Amino acid sequence: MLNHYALGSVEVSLGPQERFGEYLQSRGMRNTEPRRILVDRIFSHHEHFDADTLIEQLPSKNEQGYVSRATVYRTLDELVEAGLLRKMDLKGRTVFEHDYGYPQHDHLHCTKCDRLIEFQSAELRVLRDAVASDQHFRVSGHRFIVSGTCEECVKSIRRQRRPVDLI
Amino acid sequence: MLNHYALGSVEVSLGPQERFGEYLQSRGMRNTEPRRILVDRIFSHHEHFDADTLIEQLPSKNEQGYVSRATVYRTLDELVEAGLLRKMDLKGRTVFEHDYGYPQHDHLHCTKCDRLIEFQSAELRVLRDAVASDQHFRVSGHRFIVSGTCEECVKSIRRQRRPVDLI
DNA sequence: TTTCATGCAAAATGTTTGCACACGA
DNA sequence: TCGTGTGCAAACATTTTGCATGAAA
Repeated sequence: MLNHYALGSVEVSLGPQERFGEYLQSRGMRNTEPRRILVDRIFSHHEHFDADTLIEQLPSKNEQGYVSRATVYRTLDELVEAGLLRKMDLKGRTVFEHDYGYPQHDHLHCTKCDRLIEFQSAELRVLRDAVASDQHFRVSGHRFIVSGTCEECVKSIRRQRRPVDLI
Repeated sequence: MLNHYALGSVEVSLGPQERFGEYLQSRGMRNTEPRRILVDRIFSHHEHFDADTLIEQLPSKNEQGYVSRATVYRTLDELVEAGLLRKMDLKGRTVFEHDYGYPQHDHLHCTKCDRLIEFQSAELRVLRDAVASDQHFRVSGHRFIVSGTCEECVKSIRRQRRPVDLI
């Protein structure tokens, strides 16, 4: 049985590096070494990440490929502006995820293990637009995060409890 | 014509002050002057607010009714814990809203004027639960924020443009 | 060769904490 | 009285900024 909420993918003609290059050019900004390094690193994995995690993964000061903290923050903002990344506020943490070559989606957030599960729902968009039009509100986007406990964490909680229950 | 998405209200037998008093007592915590001052202030208006705005509205140091910054933060957390307030992360800002005597609802967020419009949708909850059950995810709550431009801001943008359009 | 971007350090922001004293139960 | 709550200041975590230097176009 096919999962109704599963994610597909989106056709893109350019890689992130080229896409960002185009964006920079169109704005008269420079395609610099630090920017290329960051795009490289960011689009080599698919996980959600925050600024600090990214910085930790980069070479440290005085090493080949080092990028300063300030530049990381500045570049992340540009990547969001360029539509390559999506930024979201998750209970205190600010996390980023790929938004280029990826379909629009929403999240289930497990508050036990902090995992993010993605899903798609066309109905959600229909609902959103109905509410908005009802209020004469012009929609530019949305954020829908369902919080709770993922399957694995529910299981592991049950495992912990079982011995006690049997006593 | 009745608005399908409008908010009703919820019957509550106790006022916020009494309700928080009960909560404190049930936990062996003390019903102190600063706590009463904060509950009073917070539940005298209905706007969404952040910690800083609240602090500004309070009497300043050496004045009658002053409450320290630390106590404000500590008490806000207690009020959330007690179910009197809801806390949400809105593009960097952390805002609070009343959650006692108020129905569950979601928001349209105008990114021009920062206004929050509340709405209710039972279908959203049905959709949420369907997605979650599909992933064997145990839901504890959700956050749905639709961003865009509110009716007034759309109008004022049009007003600004009209003279130009006519030339 | 002229901007624009970077690295650095300092500053700003928002929130939390340790501790001595004050106060509610 | 006893233990919790408060105010204060310092610590903290995260992000932003000013400025001199360095590197794209």
